[in-house]
Amino acid sequence: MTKQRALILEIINSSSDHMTAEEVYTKAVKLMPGIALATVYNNINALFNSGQIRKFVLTDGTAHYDKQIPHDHLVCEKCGKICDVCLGEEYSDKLNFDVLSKITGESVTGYELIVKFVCEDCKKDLQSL
Amino acid sequence: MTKQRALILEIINSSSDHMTAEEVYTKAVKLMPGIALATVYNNINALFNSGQIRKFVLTDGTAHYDKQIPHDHLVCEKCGKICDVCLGEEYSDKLNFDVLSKITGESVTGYELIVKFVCEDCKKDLQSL
DNA sequence: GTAAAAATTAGAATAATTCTAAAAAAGGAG
DNA sequence: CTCCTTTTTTAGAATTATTCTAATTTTTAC
Repeated sequence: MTKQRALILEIINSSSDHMTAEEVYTKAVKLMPGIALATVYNNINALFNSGQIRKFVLTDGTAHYDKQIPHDHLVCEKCGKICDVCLGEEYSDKLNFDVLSKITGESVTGYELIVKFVCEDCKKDLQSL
Repeated sequence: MTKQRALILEIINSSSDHMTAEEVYTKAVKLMPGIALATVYNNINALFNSGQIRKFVLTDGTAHYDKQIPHDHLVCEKCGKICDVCLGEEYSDKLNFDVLSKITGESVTGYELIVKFVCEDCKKDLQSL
């Protein structure tokens, strides 16, 4: 484990944002000046491929990285804001690997749920028109 | 509605594939030689923004377009193959706008569920190692 | 039929990501 | 610890998907 990889994992694990690769790089440079953008990409890929971080890509094409703790995402349709949502607590009996495996008849290894909504700010903006 | 847009909508609606923009373009050129790639992108975006087609982006960065009929997707973790799956039939009472709105406390306008699995072919490949 | 608005085209431009090759760092065996 | 091998990092070039631009054509509305 190189110190660059440890840093990048720590940045992603200790943030509640949903950073893009550029945003991870911006944080990394502050803590380790001289780190290369390619190193951030290399490590993000390595961490994702080994299951240590999560990745999801919005329909606007932006890739976001996130710590590996089960939770889902709300994405505002208007402004693109991303919020965490823990469907798990009330919902884990309905949406989980076993249930999905049973329904699909396949070996389900994971899932990614993105819920689209209109956030409060955007709702206000629409009303004031 | 231009004939280019009608063609692109027809290509997406009549396919059960999950085409990329390039793949839509390849099909479009055969039916309308001379159509520009930019036209395919323009129309895909217009159709997506007006809710006439669906878009989803895999973690490998590839954007795929699909007809607007409610269904979810299975994506093979090993080979990337995409299959349709109708969770709706047995599952629509568990996963729908109303349920998601109630749990999240937000105005839910849609959702995208991608279920990761290992397809039969890749399971065989793993066994034969 | 005509005028205004919108869409198409070809190619240039952009931006995110990957590739390349050389240098540096990490890890393992003795 | 030291040597050797493997992996990682780095800087910059290359690639690729997508968007932009400006001129032309088509569509729409009256």
